[in-house]
Amino acid sequence: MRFTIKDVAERAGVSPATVSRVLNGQQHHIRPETRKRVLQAVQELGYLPDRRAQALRRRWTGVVGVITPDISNPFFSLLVQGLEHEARAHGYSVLICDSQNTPEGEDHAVETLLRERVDGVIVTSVRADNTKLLNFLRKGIALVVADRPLAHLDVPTVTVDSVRDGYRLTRHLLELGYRNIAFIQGPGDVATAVGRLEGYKKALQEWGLKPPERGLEPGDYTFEGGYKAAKRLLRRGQFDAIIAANDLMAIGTLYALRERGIAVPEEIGLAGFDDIPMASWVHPRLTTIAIPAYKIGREAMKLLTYGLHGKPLPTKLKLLPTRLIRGHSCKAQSLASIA
Amino acid sequence: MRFTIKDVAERAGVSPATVSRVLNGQQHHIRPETRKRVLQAVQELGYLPDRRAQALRRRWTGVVGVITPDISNPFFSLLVQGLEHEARAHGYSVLICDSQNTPEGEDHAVETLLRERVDGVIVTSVRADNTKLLNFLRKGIALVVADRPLAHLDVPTVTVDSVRDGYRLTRHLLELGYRNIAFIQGPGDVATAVGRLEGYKKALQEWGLKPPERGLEPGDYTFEGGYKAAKRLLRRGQFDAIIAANDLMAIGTLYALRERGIAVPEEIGLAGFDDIPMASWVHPRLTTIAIPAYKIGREAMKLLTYGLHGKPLPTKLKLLPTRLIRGHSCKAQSLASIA
DNA sequence: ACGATTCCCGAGAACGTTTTCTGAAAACGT
DNA sequence: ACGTTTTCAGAAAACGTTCTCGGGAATCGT
Repeated sequence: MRFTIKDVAERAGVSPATVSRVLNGQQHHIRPETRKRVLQAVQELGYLPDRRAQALRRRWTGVVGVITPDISNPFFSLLVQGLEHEARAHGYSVLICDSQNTPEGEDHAVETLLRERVDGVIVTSVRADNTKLLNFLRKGIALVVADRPLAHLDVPTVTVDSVRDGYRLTRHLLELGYRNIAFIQGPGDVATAVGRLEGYKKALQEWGLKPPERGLEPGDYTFEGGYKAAKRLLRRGQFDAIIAANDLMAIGTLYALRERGIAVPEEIGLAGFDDIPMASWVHPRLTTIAIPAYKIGREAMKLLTYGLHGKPLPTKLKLLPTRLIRGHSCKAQSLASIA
Repeated sequence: MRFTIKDVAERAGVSPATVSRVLNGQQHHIRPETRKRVLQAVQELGYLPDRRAQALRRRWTGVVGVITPDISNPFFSLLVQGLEHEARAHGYSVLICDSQNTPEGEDHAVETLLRERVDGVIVTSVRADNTKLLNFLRKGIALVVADRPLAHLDVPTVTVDSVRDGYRLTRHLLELGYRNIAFIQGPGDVATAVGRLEGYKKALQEWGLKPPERGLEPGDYTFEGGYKAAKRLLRRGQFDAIIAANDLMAIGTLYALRERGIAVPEEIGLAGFDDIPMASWVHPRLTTIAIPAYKIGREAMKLLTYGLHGKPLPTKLKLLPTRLIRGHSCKAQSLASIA
């Protein structure tokens, strides 16, 4: 019950070549009567060409690979969705590889995609740099980096300005009157996490402040990590606000605060980054910087298509705009408490 | 810079057949010295076999397809993750197709997977039945249904007993003293949604009750849908509890209630199904039935591997156990209010 | 009516693997 | 020392497509 182009040809009384021509619908001249017979045979047998054989003969697969740290993370699933929609619009399928937030997983993904001979790859790496990715370029496979810029790698990149975001959010809190702002960091080797921290420090500096004593906690971008980091923070000191390097950790923090019976924003302010859907579901609505995950995916894919068609890239580094969301998890501090 | 097996063979001074033999490591006898030369050449060139060519020649691809309604839905992303881990353990890769909750998307996915000549497919359909899925069986492609059983289709299935779940949750609320329980339904043609509703009705009946007047609202399993359905409910009547057919809608409902300043569980009880991660992040912690999404994915994949290896299936229908999570979104009603 | 185009379509060679078949060389048994 | 088995490795035929040739038939211009 597995039909090949030969079966179709036989049934239509033509050669395989003709079937191929009809199906690939070049403007090759085909007699209408022949075309009809072929299409009928295709229909009757329910024939669908074998993509693998096609890919072997033409020199491309029509597949782009995606390496993502964690597809169950709402930020990345949105990013992937954006990218997928764009890919489909260009006639490409998407092969998703979840690196499970580990370098080994990422290496495995790279290998898989090389084996599959994908035409292009969009990667959000778990590392600060990954020289294995160079293999794609070496083999002439288009590569675009999404969300997390890579060091030491001159590759087209779509992301946001994390330093600016960190700066802007921190400044917002400072303007509200917060002066004792703790920060829960993201993974140390992830560019967005590093940038946000840097922006935070920059803003404080501008106000003549420094990160509070014991006010910097390492984190890992997960809900669980945020929860634990918040507990460590609470054990150690007094802060009037906490910024988490992403919303997932901010929500984890919210959970920890609630456990302690600490009211947000009355007793402590809270903010994050990303504006994942949940950020607007929790109570109070999270103050955050909206990162356009869906758009990042879409733009990355757009950029990739240039590479796929051998066209020159319109830009090497695309920074998308972000938005400050003034939620209810921060509020203006009274002058008394500032003093 | 794209090497083939011929390049490797040449460099090692052997034939392509030998390279293939070394790499596929059958117990075929190969002189250690030859093997070493081949491996060295492979190493030096960074050669990775072309999966497409391999798939063409051997009669299988080593790829299983997944059709999922919405990968950005935490329930499904968990399910897919479980399935992916199991697949990898068996040496299979996973090709994910997001049907975007539409029948067209699903049809497209079916076609894609047929073209890709995947060895097997795991599907969670957006429809009550889908005869196109029969094409897989017709072409000798193993098929397993996950989470949502399909009508009129005799295919191995891994899911939970939704009627029992609906019954159990409703009964729990009844035992707490709720008597006026509204229900926000899931998509009308999805088996889990139908089952949960049925269980709900069954429990009410057992208590000599009926669904309250205007207490049944259609929904679509999304946060947004739950939010809107809840608003409609609140406009129409008075209820002492609301059950949503899944957690996402329950959280949407929570949001609507909060907007109205209605306290949960003091003024109204709330419950859902699934126990997605967020269910334990919201406040109050949701009362729900925990559906083991990850395990469903894993078991579905396990079942599929039997089909892939032509082994007889140990079971046609695998019902996984679920757990009632007594959250804080429901509480015992005072006798006064019962009366 | 006849050469020159144009239109259609089939033969057959790729694409990069695996696998069967075959045969030479080496190891073994007596 | 001789036949028999075993070990090793190459030649070549697949797998299902696409695509380049080339050639026969139809159409055109004159």
